[in-house]
Amino acid sequence: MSRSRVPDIVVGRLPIYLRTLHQLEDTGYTFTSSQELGKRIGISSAQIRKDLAHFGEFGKQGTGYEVKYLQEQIAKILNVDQDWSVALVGFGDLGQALSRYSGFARKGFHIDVVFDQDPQKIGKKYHEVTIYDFEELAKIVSSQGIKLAIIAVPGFAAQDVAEKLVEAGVRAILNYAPVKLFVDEGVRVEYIDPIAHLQQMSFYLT
Amino acid sequence: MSRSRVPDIVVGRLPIYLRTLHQLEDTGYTFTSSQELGKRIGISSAQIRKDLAHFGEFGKQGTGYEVKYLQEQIAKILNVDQDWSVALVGFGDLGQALSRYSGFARKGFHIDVVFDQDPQKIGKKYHEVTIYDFEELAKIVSSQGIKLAIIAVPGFAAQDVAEKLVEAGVRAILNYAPVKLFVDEGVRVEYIDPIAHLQQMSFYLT
DNA sequence: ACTTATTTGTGAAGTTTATCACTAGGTATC
DNA sequence: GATACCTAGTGATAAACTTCACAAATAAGT
Repeated sequence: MSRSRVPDIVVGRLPIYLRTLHQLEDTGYTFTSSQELGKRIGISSAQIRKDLAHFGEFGKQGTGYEVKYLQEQIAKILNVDQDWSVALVGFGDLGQALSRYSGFARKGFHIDVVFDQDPQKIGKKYHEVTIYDFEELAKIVSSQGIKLAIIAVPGFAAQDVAEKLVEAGVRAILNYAPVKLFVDEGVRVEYIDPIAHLQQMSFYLT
Repeated sequence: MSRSRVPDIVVGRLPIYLRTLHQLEDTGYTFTSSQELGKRIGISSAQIRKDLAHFGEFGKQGTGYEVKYLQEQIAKILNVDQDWSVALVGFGDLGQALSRYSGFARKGFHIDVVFDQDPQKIGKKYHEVTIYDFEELAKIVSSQGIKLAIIAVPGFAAQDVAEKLVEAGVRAILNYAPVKLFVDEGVRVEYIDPIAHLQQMSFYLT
C-alpha cells in the first residue's frame, strides 16, 4: 500500500466508489461486483479492480465484494472514517448557502468556524454559526488545529486568503473562487467552478 | 477545425484560458504569450499551444497572442459569444442559492425558469424568480427551446428529472445531485460534487 | 544589416491512464 | 462430483495525454 504513488485520478474515483456502495447498501445489497459497480458508475469493471489493487485485495473470486466491508475499507483509505473540522472563509451568498448545507456535516465535514471581513456580519450568529473577523483567522484556525478549509470569497481575495490559511496550518483547500491558487507543495487544492462546466458544455451545443 | 475529435479534456481547459484572458485584460494587458498564460494557470506553455492548435492559429511568432482577439475566438469556439437560457430544477437550499447567484447571468447563462414539486413553493416568486410546477417542465422547457439545465434535486429524484429534461429537448445538464445520470448519447452531463472533492483531499491528510 | 532574444506551431518522444485477456479461485446446478 | 458459470487480481497491450525540442517567424537593440 505505497500510497505515495497512487495516481490522483485514482484517489479521485474512490469517493464515487464509496457513494455507490452506500447506494447499494441502501437498496439492500450485501454483495456486489466490479461489474455491477462499473455499470452503475459508468466505467469499466477492470478499472475498478485496478484502482482497488493499489490499496490491497478486497474481493473474493466468484463472489465479488462485500458491500459493507469494501465501504469501510475505502472510508479508511480516504480518512473519512473520522470527522473533520472545516473552516469556511467568505460569508456572502455562496458562503451562506454552504454553511446552511447539511450535506457536509452528514458526511463528517463539520464547518466549525466561519470568517468574513464585513464588520456588519462579524460576531453575529446566522443559523447556529458565528461569524469571526477575518483578522482572527490565523489564531483560531491554528489553535483549533483545522486542516481543511473552504474558500468562498471573490476571486481577487482568494490567493491572499489561501496564503493565510496555509500559514495557519491548513493542508487542503476547496476553492470556489474562479482563480488558480498557488500554495506550498504538499497543500492540496480542489476547484469548483460551475461557470467553467457550463461553458465547457455549451461547446457541444451545435 | 474538426471539432468532433477535440478531446473533452481540451475543451475543459478552454474556460480556464478564457477566464485567465479576462483577468489579464482587467490588469491592462493587450498582449500575452503561452508562457505567461501557462504560468498563471499552472500548466505548461506547450499544452496551451497544443490545445489551441485544435481550433486554428491565433498567435504570432515572437509576439504571442492579442488578449482581446484570443478571448473572442475562444468565446466563439465555446459558443459563449451568445446568451443561453437555463432551466433550474429543484428549489431547495441549493437551488435557491444557485438562483440567487448572479455569476451565471453575468457570464451569459440566464436562469429563466425554475421548477419544484413542492406545492408550497409553486407559483410564488422568490427574488424575481417564479417557481413552476415540476409537471409543467416538459411543456415550458420545450416551448422555450431551452437546451441547458441545472439539476439541484435530491439524488433519488435526479435520474427521473434528467430523463424528463432530455425528453423536453435539453442537451446539456449540470448535475449537483451525487448520482451518475444515464442519458441519451449526445446529451452532455457535468457533475459538481463538493463532498467528493473533500473526501479526495482528506486522503492526503496524513 | 546583423545579432540576440522571443514566441508560435508541431512532429517526435515520453509518460500516464485505460483496456484486454488470462489465470486462479470460488459458486451453483444437475 | 462433474460441469458450467462467475469473479478478482494482474501482466501485457493499447490508447490518451503531455512534454520535448526545434524550425520558422517576428521584434528589438546595436
